[in-house]
Amino acid sequence: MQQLLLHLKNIHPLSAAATEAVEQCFEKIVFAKNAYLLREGQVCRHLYFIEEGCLRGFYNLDGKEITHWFAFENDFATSFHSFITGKAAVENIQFLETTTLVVIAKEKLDELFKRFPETETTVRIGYEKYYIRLEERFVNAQFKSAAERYDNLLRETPHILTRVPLGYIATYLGITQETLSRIRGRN
Amino acid sequence: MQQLLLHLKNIHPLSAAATEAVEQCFEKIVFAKNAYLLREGQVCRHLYFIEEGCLRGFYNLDGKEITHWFAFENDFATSFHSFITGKAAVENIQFLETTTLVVIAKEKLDELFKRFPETETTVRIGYEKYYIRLEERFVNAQFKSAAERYDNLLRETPHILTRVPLGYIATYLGITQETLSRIRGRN
DNA sequence: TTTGTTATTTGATGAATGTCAAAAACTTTG
DNA sequence: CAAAGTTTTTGACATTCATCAAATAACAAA
Repeated sequence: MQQLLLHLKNIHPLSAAATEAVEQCFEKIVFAKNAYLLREGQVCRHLYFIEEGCLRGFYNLDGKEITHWFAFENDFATSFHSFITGKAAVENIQFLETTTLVVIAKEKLDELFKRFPETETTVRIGYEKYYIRLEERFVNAQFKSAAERYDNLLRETPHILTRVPLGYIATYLGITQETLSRIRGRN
Repeated sequence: MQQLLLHLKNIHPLSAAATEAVEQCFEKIVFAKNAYLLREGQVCRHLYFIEEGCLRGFYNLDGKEITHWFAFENDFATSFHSFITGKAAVENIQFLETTTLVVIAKEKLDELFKRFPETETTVRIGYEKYYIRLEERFVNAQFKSAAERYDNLLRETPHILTRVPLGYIATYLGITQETLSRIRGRN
């Protein structure tokens, strides 16, 4: 829990009262490698913060699993569309390693926002960071070649490469495993 | 100004006091078609709300202009990365029609957040909507064919097609003008 | 170590899309 | 309306990347 609090305070100051409230709203959970945090069709009612481990979000596109995000230590994770709209998720969330997270239910989060506006500030700033990240990924996806996207991954988020099987990384980059292999060998 | 207030209240309730403060912080401006709201290299210190008209964000990639977003009536617009980080923008923002906007400076916005937490709630919820939109565009960009992306545009945002030259739409979809032309003719 | 299983690489081929050049259609202006 | 400019379409060809099939490599279990 200290890890979450530290992370939040890094984003925006948190009063003692708010800190305590946050602590009471989050709960610690541990999952095994390959377990599912969420399956498509379910509604995601929780927001997760990763203390240790990693996971991926993926969906099925004509029989193939398309991984579209990874999350690691000190990242937040959820099926965002489902979490916000309350609709069924189209994606699955699966653990790639044994993973420790802390979790808060949506209602608790909304309650926190009401009681402590500073927590909403923290989340607002958090959103800004995540939005900017997504913008970068979007521009990459739409306007860069497969090799450029790989080089970018290598430069910006090399930890992904060391902890995730190549097959997942390929779809994350929007290419096939074969193409990724060729790019890596540059042949 | 009524248009902005209505839009905000549609997102989240706004007290009379906050409404008045918002009204005092925003200012109305009008720009001519083809004028620039922002040029790359400048810092974008304002957030804009479009009352009437439309604009595009684009950047230069080896000599070509790549349009990566459009904004229309009741959309917010800014160079988000620059606005949030205070760094120089990599993009240009240009008007596609004579356009009426209302504008707020970043410091004023932050001040509003402090004085009226409800305004921050509004923005937080707004961010959620924009994030979800971007997620959809991202998945489209990375995992759908050119024709599918065009069909999607036709289905989801047909107004873009009626108000924007095809050349801009092509790069927005991440394809060349020629390919877009062929898709439209389906040959 | 052997065997089965999964992950990765390699090769041959084809489809989708880009590039460059030119033609045609449409717009604007005098 | 005609000329000039701009936007859109068409054609020929090149490139990137996907697909399918097979080979190899890495890993795990008996």
